[in-house]
Amino acid sequence: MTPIQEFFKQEMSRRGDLTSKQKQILEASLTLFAEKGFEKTSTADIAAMAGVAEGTVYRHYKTKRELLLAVLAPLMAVMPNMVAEFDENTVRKPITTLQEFVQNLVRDRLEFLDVNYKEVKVLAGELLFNTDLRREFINSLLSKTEVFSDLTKTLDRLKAEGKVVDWPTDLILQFTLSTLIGFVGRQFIELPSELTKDQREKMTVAFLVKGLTP
Amino acid sequence: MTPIQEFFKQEMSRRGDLTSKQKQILEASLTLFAEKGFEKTSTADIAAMAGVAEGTVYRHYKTKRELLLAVLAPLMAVMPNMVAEFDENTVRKPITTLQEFVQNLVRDRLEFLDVNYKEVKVLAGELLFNTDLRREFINSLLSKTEVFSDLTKTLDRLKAEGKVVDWPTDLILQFTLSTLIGFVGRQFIELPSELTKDQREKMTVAFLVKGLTP
Amino acid sequence: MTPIQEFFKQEMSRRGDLTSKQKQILEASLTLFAEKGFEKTSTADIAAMAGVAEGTVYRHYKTKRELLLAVLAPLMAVMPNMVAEFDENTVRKPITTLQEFVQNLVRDRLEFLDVNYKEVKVLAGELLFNTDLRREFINSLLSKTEVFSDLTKTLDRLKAEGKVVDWPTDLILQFTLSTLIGFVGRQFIELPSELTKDQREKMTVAFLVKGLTP
Amino acid sequence: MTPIQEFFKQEMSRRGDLTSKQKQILEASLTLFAEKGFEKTSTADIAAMAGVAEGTVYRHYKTKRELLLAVLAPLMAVMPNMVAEFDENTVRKPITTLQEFVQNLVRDRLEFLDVNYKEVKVLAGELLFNTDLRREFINSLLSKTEVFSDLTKTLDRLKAEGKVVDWPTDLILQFTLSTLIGFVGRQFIELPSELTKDQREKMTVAFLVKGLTP
DNA sequence: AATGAATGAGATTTCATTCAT
DNA sequence: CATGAATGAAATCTCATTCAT
Repeated sequence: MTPIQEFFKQEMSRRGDLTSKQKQILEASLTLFAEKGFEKTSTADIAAMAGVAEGTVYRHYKTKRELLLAVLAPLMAVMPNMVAEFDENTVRKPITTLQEFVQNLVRDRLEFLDVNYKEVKVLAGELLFNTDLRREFINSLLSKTEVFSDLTKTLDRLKAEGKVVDWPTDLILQFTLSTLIGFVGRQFIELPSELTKDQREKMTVAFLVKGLTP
Repeated sequence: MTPIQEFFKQEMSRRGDLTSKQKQILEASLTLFAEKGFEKTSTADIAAMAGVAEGTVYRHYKTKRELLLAVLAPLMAVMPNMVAEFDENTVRKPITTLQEFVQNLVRDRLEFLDVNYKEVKVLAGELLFNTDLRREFINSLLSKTEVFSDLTKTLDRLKAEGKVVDWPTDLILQFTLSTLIGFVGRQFIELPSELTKDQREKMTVAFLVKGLTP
Repeated sequence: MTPIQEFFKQEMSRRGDLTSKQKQILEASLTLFAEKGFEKTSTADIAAMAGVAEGTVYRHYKTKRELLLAVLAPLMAVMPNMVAEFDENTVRKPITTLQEFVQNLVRDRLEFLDVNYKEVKVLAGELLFNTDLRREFINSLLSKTEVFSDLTKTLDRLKAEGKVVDWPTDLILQFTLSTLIGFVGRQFIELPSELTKDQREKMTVAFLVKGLTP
Repeated sequence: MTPIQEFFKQEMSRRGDLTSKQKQILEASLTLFAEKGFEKTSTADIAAMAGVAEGTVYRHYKTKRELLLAVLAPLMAVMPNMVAEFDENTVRKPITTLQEFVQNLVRDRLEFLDVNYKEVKVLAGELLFNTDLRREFINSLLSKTEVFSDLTKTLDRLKAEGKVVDWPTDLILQFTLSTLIGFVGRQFIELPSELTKDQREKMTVAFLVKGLTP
């Protein structure tokens, strides 16, 4: 399992105390929110899919919005790490080339986005129009990406060695993330392609490596 | 005005026959949909902001959803062009370098996204969960990007001249669009930056040019 | 019409702008609140009795509680006058004896309580447990009973002439009001009596006159 | 302890068999019913304040209404006595003057109303809208006030001696009770006063004595 | 065409009561 | 006995849509 997946698993396991009904409710909520969007999902829908009475939903979550937050909580906790963390320890040898850096990053994050597809979709829909949540999200993101994050350190080292273009770290991350999101987004809208996913992944790495080489 | 802007203006001007009330209604709808999302906007909100009775809204648009489509129509008509069209005629001399190509593309598209920010936001929110609209959008997009579009032709020429990496056109467009969307998205979430917008735009062009050079 | 009734009528007529549906809704609410109490009355009950859709109720009153306040508003506005006002002008000749004073007061107020029985009952039930409303009520009451009210002046004159016991005005009013409320309350609980209402009214006046004579 | 207090204590002590949990439940119910009213108090509130599971409440009382009745039972049993009983034995010498009569009555009943303030408030709220309970209450009241009650006998004696006005007993009691209730009600609504409670009590006695003297 | 009051279907939420543990 | 999760019926409230004026 990749590092980010690992983080997420831990975050989810903090829910170890959830009863089985609660898990069913969260599961159904996630699925329906991802499918139809939060607003168009009724609590009746959720209760039905969870195999639970509607009152039971409200016993566990005071409001529908609270249920949404419960669904998003683990993701909200982990997403900033997606941008900031880059644990070199999980790689056998230290990162010495941009190629290695990008390759590890892409593989790790892509798998995460792929596996947690539903959560990400729900979060995206929410961030689009919910100003408060967006602000909160950005703040936690900023606090994580600060100077001393692993990723910043690795990038700074590579910059110092002339192996990465000397642009601000946040811009480099912006380019990287955009490209990753584009990759996943493309799958989402189910555009056909003459290439396999693996081939596209390789080209994506190549694109990023070239684009970020000085 | 950039070519895409030009298209959009024409598209909008087809509304020339709209009464002023209709324009007010569309304007209010757009603003509110962009602000709170389609589902959370009530027709009462719209009528109030448009300074019109609720019944009047329904006189012009049979349902709320129809109003949404009316708001999105010009964008839906134009967006595929954003991906496919690349009018070399608007440039003094024909495109001979990747640098020129990317620079024109970026300038044109960025300004469009910037100016039509609200429409794009509403469309994004809608595409996220509305499968039908998404399918329709993708289809019109595919039909436009096909072999004979201006952009495809230009890219093919550059590829043939060894000035662009030999990847499928759709992948090149994916990388380009992702990067542009990342640029605009960054403004949307209002992340602070030590660079000016102009500087970021230059680096974005540089990133794309390097990334797409063979 | 007695003075207090007159006030109330005026207060109600400020509602002249109410549509007929609104009046039906208020009427039904008042009746049901008085019959079963506010909490036990459902908005479905109200809509049914008013011959109106449930949504219509909410079109006019944002919440059920707001409807209650609308029902109580004219009474809340008028009640303090019940305690404070004593318009000698409505009596042919000026009040010169305690007997006259009490008699006028009793007749006036009893009729009001009798006619506006439902409103008073609803208000009583609300004041019992609604601390906020109670405080508001008391404040408006205090502000009205202050030194310069007609009633205070009349009482002070009678005190100065040795025609009324020299107790604080508020205590005299307390005794009077209690006795009146007891009179009405007795009717409310439908206790049988060997006397006619007229006889009881006379004795009530006699009791007050004696009790308040120095 | 005054006679009425004594009665009440005995009535309460019939609950001697109650487990401590039951007592907690009754206690919490009483407090909450008095504070927010019966309808606005949820069984969850009660369970929480009693420090007991919600199921436990229902183990002891089949329905919420039964719980209300349990709370009111001792008061319902005693209230008629408040109106009817007047135990001369608790006074050293027999009552010979109206002054003595009223003074004893006032002191006794006022303290009771004061101490059992919560119960009375809950009962009042209930009698206001619950027709059945009201009827039951009145019936038990009538059956007690009948010809041979202590109070009736004492009053008849005083009337015969020309020491009390010759009005029907029930009217005399009405005036007395109203005045007492007004006294307590005034404390309830927390009207400020320039007099001490003792002074007001004295004036209340004086008012009643004068009002009831032939 | 325009209005805005009225509608009713459906959404969210509450809560007395039951029941398996 | 005690618990507290689960229930479901009913309450409050929202809102897209209709319609008489």
